[in-house]
Amino acid sequence: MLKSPKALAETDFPHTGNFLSGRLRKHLDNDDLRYIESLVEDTMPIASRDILVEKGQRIDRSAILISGFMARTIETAHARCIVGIHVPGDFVDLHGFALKRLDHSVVAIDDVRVGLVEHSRLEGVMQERPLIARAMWFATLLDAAIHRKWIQMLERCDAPRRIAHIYCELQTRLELIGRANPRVLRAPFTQQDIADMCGVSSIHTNRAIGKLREMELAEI
Amino acid sequence: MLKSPKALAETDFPHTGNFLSGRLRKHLDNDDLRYIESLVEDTMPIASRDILVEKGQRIDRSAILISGFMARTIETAHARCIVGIHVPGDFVDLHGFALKRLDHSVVAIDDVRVGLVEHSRLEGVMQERPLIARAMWFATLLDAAIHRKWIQMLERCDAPRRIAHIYCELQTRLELIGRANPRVLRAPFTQQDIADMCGVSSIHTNRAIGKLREMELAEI
DNA sequence: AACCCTTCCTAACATGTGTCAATAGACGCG
DNA sequence: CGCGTCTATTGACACATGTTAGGAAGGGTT
Repeated sequence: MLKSPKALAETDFPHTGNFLSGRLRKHLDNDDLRYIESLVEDTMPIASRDILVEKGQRIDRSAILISGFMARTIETAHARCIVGIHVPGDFVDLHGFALKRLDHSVVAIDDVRVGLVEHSRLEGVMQERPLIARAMWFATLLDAAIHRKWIQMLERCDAPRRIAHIYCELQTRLELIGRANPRVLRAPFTQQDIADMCGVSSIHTNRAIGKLREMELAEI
Repeated sequence: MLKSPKALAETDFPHTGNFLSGRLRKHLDNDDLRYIESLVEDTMPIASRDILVEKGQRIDRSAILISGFMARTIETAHARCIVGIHVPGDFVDLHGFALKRLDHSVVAIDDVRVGLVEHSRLEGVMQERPLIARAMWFATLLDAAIHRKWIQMLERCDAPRRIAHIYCELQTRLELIGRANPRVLRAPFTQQDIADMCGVSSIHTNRAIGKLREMELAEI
């Protein structure tokens, strides 16, 4: 549990030696990236399906996803909505730093590992490193843009296209962090997971996947 | 066109004398709000249906909505998606300050007036007034949370419920800025507009509105 | 082995929604 | 005034999707 971020970096991101490989990197230099790494005091494994933070909860630290996939979910009486996906390198609940209370939960899709950063340390960053503060703002703006793409997809696409959108998004985001396989995309989603992202029933998701297979656009 | 923000404030927000009445207010004191007001060098009327900023455009200033409604839209070959609504007090394209390029357009729903702020001045704010910088970040996080609510609505609701969601959101946001009428909500949307927000055809929107009328939940 | 449990898959029917066609009212414009 | 345009409205039909039910394959446990 107290494995150093440094050691972890080498096991999880051997090609970079830098587990903060996500979207922040493009806008920061190496010094800044090392500085962010140094904020992570602790890492934590989370088992598949477990909840990292629950909707409504007050939090005083945020998490960076190191390996595996997580999802933003909003539970309702009868159903679970997935309103976004996280890939390694994402600050999964950075908005909780500013808002203090989360409007959704963050759950592990498969077995994942996260790095934890105290909000008190982020406060320091905001004051001492305006560039990093800016990059964190930038990262949340990207989240919003991804959300808007989802809204567009949900407003205009039928089920097969929605699934295609999600897999394309995932592939693109994995490419961005140098973890994409150009031939296949390994994603540990169940059909129920995909259904909850697409806003359709799991039965219909199955039909839609069948259609993608028929058209030879995908083998799942 | 060069009407002073001050004069404008009195005509548009007589109850506050402060046209920056939006979501920023709760987190800033009066000094800070006056400071933001002072950033607005110019205001501009925009006719109904006109585009303020187009998707993909590079911009060097952002706009605060002073009166009227605007929408975030993403145009596709055959259709227009509305991915969000703006009410007075909103910074309608603040994300353009950080991202430089917009992922969507911003159009006027009815005749509106906006105040313009140069990005170069915002840069100054970021450095000199960390509290205001923080509030601007906060505002974009709220946008993201509203987007997530839309995703949830699109994933789980049928057409009548989607319409209800949008009207409830609008009422809540108008209450937040002290512009809500507790008995009626005056919104200048055409049924086509509502259709584009809900992701259904305008014909079906009409059916859905009929259903809301039948259930005596709404008179539109 | 037998027994769970989860996931994937299929069929049948009901409901939601899109599309096409047509009409009626409101409005601006000549 | 008549005209065209935009918007709201309705009906008929086709397609997309939800719901219910059930079966098949795999993995874990006793």
